[in-house]
Amino acid sequence: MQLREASSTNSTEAVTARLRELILRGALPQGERVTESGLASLLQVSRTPIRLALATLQQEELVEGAPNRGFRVRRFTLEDLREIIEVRATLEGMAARLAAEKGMSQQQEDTLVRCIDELEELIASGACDHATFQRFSEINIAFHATITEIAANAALTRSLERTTNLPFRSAPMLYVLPRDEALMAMSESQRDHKRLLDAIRQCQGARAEFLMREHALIPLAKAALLIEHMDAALTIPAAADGTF
Amino acid sequence: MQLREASSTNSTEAVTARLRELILRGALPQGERVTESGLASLLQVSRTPIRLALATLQQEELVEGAPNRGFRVRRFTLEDLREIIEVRATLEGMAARLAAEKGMSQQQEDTLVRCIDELEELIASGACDHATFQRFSEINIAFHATITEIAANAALTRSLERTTNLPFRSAPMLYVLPRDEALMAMSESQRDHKRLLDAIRQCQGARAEFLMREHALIPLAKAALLIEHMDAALTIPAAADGTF
DNA sequence: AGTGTTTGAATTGCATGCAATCATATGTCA
DNA sequence: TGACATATGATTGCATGCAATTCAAACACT
Repeated sequence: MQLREASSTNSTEAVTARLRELILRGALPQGERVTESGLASLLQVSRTPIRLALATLQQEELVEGAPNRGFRVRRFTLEDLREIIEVRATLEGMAARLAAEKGMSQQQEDTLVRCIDELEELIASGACDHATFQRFSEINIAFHATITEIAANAALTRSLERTTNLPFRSAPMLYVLPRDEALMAMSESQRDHKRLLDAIRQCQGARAEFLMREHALIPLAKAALLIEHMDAALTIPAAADGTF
Repeated sequence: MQLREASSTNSTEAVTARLRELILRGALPQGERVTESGLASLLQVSRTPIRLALATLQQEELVEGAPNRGFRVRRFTLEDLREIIEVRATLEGMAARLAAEKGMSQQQEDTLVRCIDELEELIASGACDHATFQRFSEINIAFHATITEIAANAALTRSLERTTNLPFRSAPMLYVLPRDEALMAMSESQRDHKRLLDAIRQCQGARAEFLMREHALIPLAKAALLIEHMDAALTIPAAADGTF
């Protein structure tokens, strides 16, 4: 899912996307100090596009910077994740409510149904490997994106996009769980999806809202595991603690 | 209310704040094309800080830019305002709920009470002039900021800040109303404030949430008036607004 | 030894030059 | 006369140089 419009030949956009990926995938350890010249030589461009990109990522809160003192990769605490997930749940709930209130086109309904069917197959297959989780995540994202589309509120869509860029989102949640719990999580998730579709079909705004809120809070319970997982991935001693 | 941390001697920050002000105050007409060199000579700096500032304002959606084709001041339609206000209402509702659920310190409660008392005086005075509206707006903002503080969710605070930067927010709403309607609006607003405080005191999360949601939707009814007012204001050739 | 000061390397912040891109106006041909 | 191609001017995008600031280590001093 592209966040911005079509990727131009533009170097700044490319650098921004590249850096975002590096951070989100954990290639740049949290808390790591990044210098303009360092990134410039890493990505083979001059400091100018780097500078622009860092300003953008600062707005996205993926890096934090102090004036005259450069930037460092943001460190997400457990509390940060909790807060972001809560905001996200509220916004997703709003999307579900709007979707129920405004109603959906036949095509949109078909899309939701298709997502649910495909998830159903996936779960029924009993598979529990990397590819399955990946696929689950993709369909899940598509389902939510469709509801957001039905909600038809551009400001809401933007706000949601802004709370989306977390390191290790969604799919990785499943990796850190034992097999049976992963299967259980997918089943519960799927049950929510069905209820959501039902609520939206019947224009039950409040029900849709609170179903979605709860649904979007699922990651909350596993946030601690995620943090551990992240820290484990960051075995490299991120230059001691805070410094600033 | 400062959006960023303390203003440094930094030129880019200054330019960003300056441009933001120009746009929010309507000195730069909506839809106006802005060139880097134009702004550079206007603000007496080189293109570099302008460039950074525009990138920031683009993230804030105050300007929109196409690659290789520069930027223009964003044009807010009635629909845009409606959508933003709805998102804002949802987020403010969340803040109120969290505030009720988490509870407030004595000092925070005192602040809320003081806001309410001061608003009460203001309304009782029956005054209906520029200064009154200004003061009303200030106290109102303080009231909401305090609730957001009580909610104690940094991600939520950030999301709210991001939906705050609208041209002509809050206070100007009152200017465009006839005297009796303005007084009525302030009274209704005040009644909501009292109920909100009561709900938060009693830890009634759901009640607080929906009271706040409705409360934050008040501007919705007047959005059309706002748009008219904005368009009217833009017939004046901008430079008149003091500044330069 | 501990604290305050100074000096220097590293880095950011800003200005400017140049190439690439886009918009507009001009010219050519059917 | 109209449509297409071309050329020119303006503007953006990027690279680089230089001044200003910061951080850290060495030094002097109490």
